[in-house]
Amino acid sequence: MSDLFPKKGHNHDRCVNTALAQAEKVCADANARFTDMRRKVFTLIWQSHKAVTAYELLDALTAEGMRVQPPTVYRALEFLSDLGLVHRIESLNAYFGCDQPDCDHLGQYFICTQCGRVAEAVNEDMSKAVHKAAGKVGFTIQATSVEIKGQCHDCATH
Amino acid sequence: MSDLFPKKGHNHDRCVNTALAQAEKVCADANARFTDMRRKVFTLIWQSHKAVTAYELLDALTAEGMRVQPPTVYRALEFLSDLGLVHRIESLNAYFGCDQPDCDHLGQYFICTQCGRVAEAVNEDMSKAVHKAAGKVGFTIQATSVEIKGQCHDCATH
DNA sequence: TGTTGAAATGTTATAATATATCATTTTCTG
DNA sequence: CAGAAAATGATATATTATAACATTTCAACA
Repeated sequence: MSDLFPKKGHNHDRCVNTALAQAEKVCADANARFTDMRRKVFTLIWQSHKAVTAYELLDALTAEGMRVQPPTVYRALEFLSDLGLVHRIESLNAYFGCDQPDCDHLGQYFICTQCGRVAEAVNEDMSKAVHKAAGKVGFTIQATSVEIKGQCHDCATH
Repeated sequence: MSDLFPKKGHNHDRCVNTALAQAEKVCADANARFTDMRRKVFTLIWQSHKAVTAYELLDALTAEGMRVQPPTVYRALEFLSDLGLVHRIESLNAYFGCDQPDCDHLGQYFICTQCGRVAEAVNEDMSKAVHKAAGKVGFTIQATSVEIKGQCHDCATH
């Protein structure tokens, strides 16, 4: 069985550093400014592989002594979402960090309801099936969201 | 091209009556009470093929002179959702009536961003692809939501 | 290098969505 | 009919999100 969710005890600093490096590059390529606030929010999101809500981020920022209001957080989230650096999980009203921001294939999000972690996977077969179904009924796709809730392998076996 | 969204000018009373008959049956089979309030909310949802929010329903009930509070609407929605009579569109915080409540295959929702209508379709290929991907990574699926936004054929061609 | 205009953030207020809790009413069952 | 269970009413509040305007930052360029 292939891995999808990171192993317990993995080197998470590496995840964060990779994500930051990718984000730098994506922003540079897009001529977009990766400001302190945006970097801060991005880093907070990457503190775990779980999806976090805007108000959890707000609380985290406040806990660090920053006087931040909701719009600030939502703006950072919008910026990061627009560049594909984070994704919103509609069914959770929460956000998590994308580990393959360059990839624009139709993805799916696996959400573990037990540990809260989210993993993203590209699924060509699913993508094809969705586009085929859309084609059949003359539907022009603008955006697709596939959210799969259940138990990750770690949680199911421990 | 097959139809998915109902034609303009279709006999909508027929949609409503069919849906009501199906709902009666589903409730009876589940030994669940299709009370006046639940029927009212269900009927309101079926006033169109669009997804409607809880507060739009609340406003509609109020407009008819009923003194209804949010919990009443949310309770009716929960009841109807649990029985599969309506579905929640996570990305819209809105609900629409299911026209095939008996079917428990993994479905997908096409959401027209122009006319607001929602159509549900069963997609075996997509379902297989999702389950296959889950199996590969040892993920146990509890629930799946596939929301596809774009333009329906009517809106794209008129 | 100082000016300026656009972008980003700060600030205040409020809108929109959702649920917890307890009281009352209705319905079912014995 | 009594009592229990289910449904709804009512009140309050939690959670999520955005509108609108003020201020600050920063990069481009005269």
